[in-house]
Amino acid sequence: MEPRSGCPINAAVEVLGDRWSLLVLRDVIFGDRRHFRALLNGSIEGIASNILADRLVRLVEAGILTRGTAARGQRARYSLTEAGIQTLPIIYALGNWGLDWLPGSEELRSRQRLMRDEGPAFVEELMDELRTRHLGAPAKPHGGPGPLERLDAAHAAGVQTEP
Amino acid sequence: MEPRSGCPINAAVEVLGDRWSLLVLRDVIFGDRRHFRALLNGSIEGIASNILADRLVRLVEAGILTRGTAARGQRARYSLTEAGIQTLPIIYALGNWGLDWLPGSEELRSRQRLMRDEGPAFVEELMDELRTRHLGAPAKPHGGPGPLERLDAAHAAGVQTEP
DNA sequence: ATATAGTGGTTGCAAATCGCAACCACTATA
DNA sequence: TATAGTGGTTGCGATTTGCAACCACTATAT
Repeated sequence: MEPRSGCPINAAVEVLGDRWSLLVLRDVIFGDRRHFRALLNGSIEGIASNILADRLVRLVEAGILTRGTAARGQRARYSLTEAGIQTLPIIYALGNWGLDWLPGSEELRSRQRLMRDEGPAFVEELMDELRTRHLGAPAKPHGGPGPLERLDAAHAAGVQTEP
Repeated sequence: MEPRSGCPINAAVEVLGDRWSLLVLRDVIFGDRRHFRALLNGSIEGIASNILADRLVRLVEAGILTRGTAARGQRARYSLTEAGIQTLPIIYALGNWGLDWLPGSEELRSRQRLMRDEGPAFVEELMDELRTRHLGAPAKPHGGPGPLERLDAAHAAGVQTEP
């Protein structure tokens, strides 16, 4: 498909601007869901299997995911590319906006609030962790739990960050 | 409509996740298009009038725009709310990603590049300018041209920022 | 007063997309 | 040999998209 215009905002909207693509990426990034069934059954919004299949094809075509077929069995494993990892600031901005201006469940809002409270460095830190998980980059040395682990801990505990 | 989940990312996607809403906002923000015809005729992607009408209704319902009817004549003037102004970081993140990972025309890419090169403070500065234009907030004192003026100048000249 | 251009849209309709439900081939395990 | 799990596909009705034409009103020019 040829783009409707040469504007980079439009180009991004043509790839990511629908009701499911960014949610699939959210689940890959924050939920570490790498397989079809994990994305299908784990989707709190209840994505349909044909829609998920279509979005996975599109995201691979767009260079956001890669589809690695494991040797034995037909289990397809999806991984983020660098382009996919760099959608995180978009998802972060969307989440912050939703947190400020739209209703939601406190349980799910806490994760976004923690992420914001950790400051912009957290996004970079999480992107680095995704690079080691999805691209096989060497893990950066750091003490204590990684960013995803901290998010999960906050979510599990329903923690609100103290001022 | 009830949301599909309580996740703030999903909530934002439900409001902004389609192929036109963010482009309308882009034209309001960067093109200062405040009227129906200006948005319709100025759209480089060629939005249809019924789609534009629908999106304007939805954006008003979502609290992103307000529809002010001028006294004489029926010219409807659309203004950003604070929630609308705060979609700028989303659009900024999308544009940066499109700039890095998708093709586009050099002419339209220059604007996004300038915006990024000015650093994160530029987004805040532009949001302040939008507050004076759309919300009637008092203008902040500053020497030299405002952010929108600088963007337009860069666009007109096809300028690339020097290192 | 009458015509012309511009405003903010609405209406019809065909094509594409969405999304529910059922189904399928294959693999791994019991 | 059955059962569960994998990664999907197929059918099909409902919804959304988007092109084109049209409409009522206002402002301006003749």
